[in-house]
Amino acid sequence: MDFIIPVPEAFNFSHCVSYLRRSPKELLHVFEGDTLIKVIRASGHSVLFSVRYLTGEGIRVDMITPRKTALVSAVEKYVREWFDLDTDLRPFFEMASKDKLLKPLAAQYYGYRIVGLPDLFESLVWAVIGQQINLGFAHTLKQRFVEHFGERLTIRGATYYLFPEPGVIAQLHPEDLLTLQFSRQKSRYIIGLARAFASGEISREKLQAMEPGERMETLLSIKGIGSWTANYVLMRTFRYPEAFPLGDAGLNTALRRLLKLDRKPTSAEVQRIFQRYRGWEAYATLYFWKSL
DNA sequence: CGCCAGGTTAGAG
DNA sequence: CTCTAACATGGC
Repeated sequence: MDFIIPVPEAFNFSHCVSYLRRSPKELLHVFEGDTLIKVIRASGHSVLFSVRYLTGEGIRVDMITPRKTALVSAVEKYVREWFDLDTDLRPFFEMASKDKLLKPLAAQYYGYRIVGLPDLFESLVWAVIGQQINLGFAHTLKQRFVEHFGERLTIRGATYYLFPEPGVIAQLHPEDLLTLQFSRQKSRYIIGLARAFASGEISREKLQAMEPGERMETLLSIKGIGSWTANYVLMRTFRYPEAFPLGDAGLNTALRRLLKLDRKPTSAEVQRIFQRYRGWEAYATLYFWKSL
């Protein structure tokens, strides 16, 4: 059972996939050659599917198991969000082609899009894990977290993981995560997040229904979620093109190199540069990250 | 050993 | 409101 999702203008599957290949520690999807395989939860099922790119046609999705027609729309919706298929990036590239800093990046990585994180709990936890540590270590922590607490499926001899459920993490004590080398602070934040999701206090659906201002306020009211994390999540989960993780270490490093500074740029300098990307800050950030 | 890494918080001024 | 120490640990 398979179907094809047409892709929009200014879309490059390979560039998006290279992002998904950036860590060998990633357990939440698997590559078999050029085919990408993943499990998601939909309507109470663990749904295993694969995607690959067919030149001139689009993204081909194969339902592996269960092969139920009723689950097709959930998988299609997931893939659309995952690969950012519903954003018209033509205005961004038009703007980037006239910008000294972005032009070479936009040309080299044309069609690269923000790989989404449709699951809000996963998105928040991943952002918290990534706070203040290098990305390699962040991937190590996530790997341990998923291995220890995520649901595991074995199909035809291969193992696939789901991101841990809030209900499972909500029952942990900080010590359980300290053992995995999470800091006490991260442990508290993550368990707190899990409890808020498990109790229903926070959910993607609730935040989705809010006005942008209230959504931002709600995110910032959560312990462990500051401005950087809130913007990261608005970028990857809620797809705000104007989300802007100001202060991001990677963005600072990228700008430092591109501007040939002998120090990291100040927050004021970054803000001044980004004035010209107004409305597209998330994508400008994405391309600066890509330059690393 | 020192400093930085996809920061946030609580407390002081 | 702004500034700062503390938080923990890997990697260079």
